[in-house]
Amino acid sequence: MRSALELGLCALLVSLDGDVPMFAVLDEPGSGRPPRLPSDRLDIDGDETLELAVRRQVTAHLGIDVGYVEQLYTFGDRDRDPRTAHGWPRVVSVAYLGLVRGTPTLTPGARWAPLYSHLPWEDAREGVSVLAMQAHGACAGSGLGAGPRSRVGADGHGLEERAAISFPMAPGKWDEYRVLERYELLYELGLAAESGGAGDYGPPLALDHRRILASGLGRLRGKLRYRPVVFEFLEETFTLFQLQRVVEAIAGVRLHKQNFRRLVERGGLVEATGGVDRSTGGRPAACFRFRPEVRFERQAPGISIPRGG
Amino acid sequence: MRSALELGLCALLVSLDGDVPMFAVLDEPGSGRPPRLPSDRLDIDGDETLELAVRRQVTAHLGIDVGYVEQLYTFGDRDRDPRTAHGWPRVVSVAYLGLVRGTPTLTPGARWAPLYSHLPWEDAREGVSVLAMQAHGACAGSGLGAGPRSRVGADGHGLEERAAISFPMAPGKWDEYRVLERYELLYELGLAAESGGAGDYGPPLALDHRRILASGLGRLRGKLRYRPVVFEFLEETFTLFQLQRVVEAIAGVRLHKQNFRRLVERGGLVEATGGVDRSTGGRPAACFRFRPEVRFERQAPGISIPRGG
DNA sequence: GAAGATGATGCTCACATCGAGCACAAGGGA
DNA sequence: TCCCTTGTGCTCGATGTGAGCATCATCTTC
Repeated sequence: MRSALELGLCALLVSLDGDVPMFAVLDEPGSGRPPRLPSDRLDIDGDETLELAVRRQVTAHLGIDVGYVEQLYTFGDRDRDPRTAHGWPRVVSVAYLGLVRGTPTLTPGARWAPLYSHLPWEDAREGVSVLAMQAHGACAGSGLGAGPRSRVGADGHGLEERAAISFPMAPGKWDEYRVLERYELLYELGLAAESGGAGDYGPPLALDHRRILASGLGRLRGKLRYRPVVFEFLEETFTLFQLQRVVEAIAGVRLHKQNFRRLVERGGLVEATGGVDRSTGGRPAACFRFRPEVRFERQAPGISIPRGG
Repeated sequence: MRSALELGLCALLVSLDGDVPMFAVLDEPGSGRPPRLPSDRLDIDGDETLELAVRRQVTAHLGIDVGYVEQLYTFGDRDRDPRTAHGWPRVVSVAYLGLVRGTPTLTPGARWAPLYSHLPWEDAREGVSVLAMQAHGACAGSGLGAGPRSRVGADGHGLEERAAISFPMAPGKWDEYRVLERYELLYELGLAAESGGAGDYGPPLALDHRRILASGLGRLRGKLRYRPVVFEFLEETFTLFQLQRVVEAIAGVRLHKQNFRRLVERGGLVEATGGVDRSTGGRPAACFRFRPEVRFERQAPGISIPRGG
């Protein structure tokens, strides 16, 4: 019997509800299965490009159009779908990241889920989470350290050493970009629900979709630095503090208000509209809009992240 | 008739011959076709993961083993292989980047080709090349500027504006990371041989393989910053100037010797072996070796690139 | 053996960037 | 009015970066 191959496309759509990052999932009520990312097969004849295929599928599955889209990663492990071992075709999936403004209503069966509920250790806005501390400890205490019994990761590091980088104990050492590394470490340690973990490291998603979620969050955080992606989440005009809240939500880190302000203004990313927003509580805030021209003036028109609250 | 799908894997193997970056190509002598990157189908039953599939293929096609491997991008446009329009299966290719130390002998039919011969404008070690200047000029003079007739890229920019970022005229503004952007700009302008160009912008490769080459070079340059990938190209021990030559070769830019030295030593990336190399001509150079432990000490154990010669 | 060439190495200086904090401005509510 | 809240401007020191001068240790040449 000749095995079959299928090319899947998988969409991670991220949006923002206030300062809560969300992503679109599909439920299968009553099945007891975890939620999954919207995904479907490539239409070999119809879909001109992979990106267009994703856009088509998003419209079909969720009933919305998506603006910014970029390719994330292609997942093709033979055992990524357990059914493949039982005669199902092997599914290679190309994952895409898309950004959506606001949280528009989705087709029934689909909903926006809070992103950090599935990656709870990634939200370090109120300080590096207890979970992250536990993860560090679980590593060191797992007896899987640098000794001869230790399992060794792709880089040839012991788990304990990898934990020291991924889940640093020293305050201020938290690296918000190592999202995928952290998830994979938890997975290998058997702490993630997908790998048999009973600990409270967040509810699982179907198949390897939580890995895709981690990839996407890492990519998005990295992208902040050198592309003006934040504005995909914001309205036409906004206050600098709203902008800051969005960056903080994505980066999962608190920022220093005055420095953030300095950075954004110096970079020429935004220009004042002249209007003010009185709904802030204290002194009215000046309104700004994004300046598309920055892209021709600066090499990295993103928001490099000034640490500290 | 139901159309068929094929999953291809494509390997971009980069190595270094002295200070000349090379990559592995396969020739089809007598066919008149341009050289191509080693690529092959996924073995649906045999290949456990995509990465292992690439390793298997590299061994089969080139007769060598490869150390560092990472996924680059997945190419799936319907028209990427012109044969698809004539009944051939649609081929979606996952491209991988691999790094090889030295230039080991390859299987007959394969050879190492100088990377910059196919992307000549990317080697700015002797100053930003005349080609890059021409490219800038070709854009501005193409009548495809910001006017109503202008074609518009993915970001919504006119070609002229994109040229200003990709091929900057101001000295010191050259951004060595925008490799892919530059190639795509030349492609869209019809200057690349693949898009009908007669200008001397380097010989083409098969299909979209030059795009893959550009992706890979861009990724490699980016990776230098935050991962110690340079050492994949170096012997066990080396002098700091040899290290610098390797970084320069990849980045395509000349560096300031003393600052490079300061950076590498301060970063703790290397440690002195105590030995010296007398073959340099002048004062003997101290020999160094890579310190694998940096990965646990520094967040970004790479070589950020200090400009200027 | 001395002079000069060549490349390695150490150091300084000006300047930009960044983290952190003080102080004040401009509004609202008690 | 006082006080609380948020926005905004500015300063200061620590650190990083681009650029250049000076010296050192070897080889080559005269």
